[in-house]
Amino acid sequence: MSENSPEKEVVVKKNFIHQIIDEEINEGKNGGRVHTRFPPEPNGYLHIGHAKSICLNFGTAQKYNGLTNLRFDDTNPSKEDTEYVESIKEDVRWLGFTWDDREYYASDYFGKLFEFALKLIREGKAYVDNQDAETISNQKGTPTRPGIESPFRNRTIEENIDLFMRMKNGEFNEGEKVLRAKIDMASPNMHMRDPILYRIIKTPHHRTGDKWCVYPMYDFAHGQCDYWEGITHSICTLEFEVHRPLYDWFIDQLKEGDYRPRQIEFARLNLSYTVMSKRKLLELVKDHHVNGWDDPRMPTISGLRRRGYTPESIRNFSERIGVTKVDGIIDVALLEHSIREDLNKKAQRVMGVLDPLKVVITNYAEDRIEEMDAINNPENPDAGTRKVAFTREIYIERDDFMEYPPKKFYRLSPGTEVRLRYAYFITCTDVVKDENGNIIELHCTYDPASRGGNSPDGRKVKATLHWVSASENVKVEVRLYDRLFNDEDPAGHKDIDFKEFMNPDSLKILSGCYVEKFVENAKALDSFQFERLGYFNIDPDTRTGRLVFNRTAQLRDTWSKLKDK
RNA sequence: UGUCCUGUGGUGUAAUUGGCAACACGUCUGACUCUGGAUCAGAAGAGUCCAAGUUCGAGCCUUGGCAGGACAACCA
Repeated sequence: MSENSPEKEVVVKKNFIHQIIDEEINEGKNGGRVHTRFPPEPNGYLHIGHAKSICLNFGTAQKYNGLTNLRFDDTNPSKEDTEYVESIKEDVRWLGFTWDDREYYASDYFGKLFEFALKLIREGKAYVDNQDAETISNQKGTPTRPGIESPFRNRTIEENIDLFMRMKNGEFNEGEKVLRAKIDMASPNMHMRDPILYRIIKTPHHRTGDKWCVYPMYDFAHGQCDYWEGITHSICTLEFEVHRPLYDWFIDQLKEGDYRPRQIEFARLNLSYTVMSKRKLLELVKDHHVNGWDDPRMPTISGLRRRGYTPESIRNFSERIGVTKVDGIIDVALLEHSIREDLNKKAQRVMGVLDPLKVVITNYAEDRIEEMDAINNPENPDAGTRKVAFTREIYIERDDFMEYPPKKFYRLSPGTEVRLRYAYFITCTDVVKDENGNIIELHCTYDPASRGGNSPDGRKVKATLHWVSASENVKVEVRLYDRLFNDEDPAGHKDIDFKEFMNPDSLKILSGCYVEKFVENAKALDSFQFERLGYFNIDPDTRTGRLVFNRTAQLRDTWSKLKDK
């Protein structure tokens, strides 16, 4: 942002991680270097919670003139795929961050990790266990009861090396043998009770193919990768807090100089009226409750992008919510505020009618077409003006008219005068109904002297309505989105499935909407403000001759609040 | 009957490291306006989980409680 920019910067408050870093820099730890990493597993699409982590990791490095690596945590071939690698890279880039050539994969380190495991075996700190998963699990004890040692715990080093090599060579089946660290089966921390280091998986890996059939566990890979990459701050979410002693144990076995990476945990993002776990999002996709990972109702980055959210709005949002160790739920209203704030500054204004009601201006010539001047963006004078065609027959929004208006309604009703934005004052003279009493059209008269929207006699009107010419327009489809769930915390109910709270009206498709011709050549993802309604962008589903708009967010609407009282 | 983490307005974060609770969103007024938008001005809303203690003074320190969360995958 340039120095002379009048725009408000979101105030960056110092979070607890930055405080830790400041202290470390004072102590001269790691030479004052800051190097972070964003480490997704390529087994699904990124969501707004990941965006928080991305902004934290890349943002922290930027703040301290450090670097951030992109590292794929691909230690489990049975869950991962290159499709996800590509979508993750696209999303991180779209958010505005770059990792230059520092794109790493845990699988890059399979060789070094194997050597490290061998070293632990030689030092008597790891052993091969023949027992099956259930037996090992039973021996592990419970959080309140210590575990018992495996009968294979004290094999000789030679035997362990031999067995581990044979595991690697594919001589055993999945589940037959694992490599475990020899730490402490009585530790109060479950993760220190001889954790599994390697397991046998015979599914081909998306990068290394069938070169390997033994794969390191997360705990045995993550910290070591951090170490080898020179990461100084390994920022992860709260559930890894209890893994930290193990993270440090491995680093102790590996460490040679003074440098050491530090794991710091923060609270993951929870948003009201949505779910955030990959498992639940996957369920919504698989069971067709939504139309894919990039459904505009999804909290995925691809969904938000398609919905019309901008990278800036998501970055501002991430900054605003802060970083702490307190588990909470952020109000989606804050996310919505972030996108409105951004689009208000940037979006091209346009008039569009979603629920059209025809208005005939009886004293306006039939063949006449006038080009009215309209402002493209009142927040940005440089955006200039455009022409909007005005004709005898136009459409207005159906709920901008009421035959019997309540007290505070000051839009159109029989006998009242309103302004058509950028056009004329009109007065309603007749309400035309069908045989069932439904209003099918309105007859109005216009005041020719009010051209442009002001009357020379200084007469005031209380309302300004948006409108679209009935002949000079583009007919479009508009998709209205609402929250996916009606409950603030759909996943927070013990005995009720989160899907019970799904909002049946989260998607409404309107096919008979009219927008001024200006949008005719808009491209996918272009954003507009439909005046008085909200922000809408072009959905990628759009094909030539058939524009499809997504509603990104509604404008704040004082009338709808009054109406409900 | 364990270990670790966390408790500040409705929500999310702050509080110069002990000096009398601030900011944002939301809510409610009012002004202005050719968007009932934006903008501007203002208001309400917490006495910081509880209790005791140290201190002239505690959201920050001490002790003891209470509440919530994480941990028992050959997932990450």
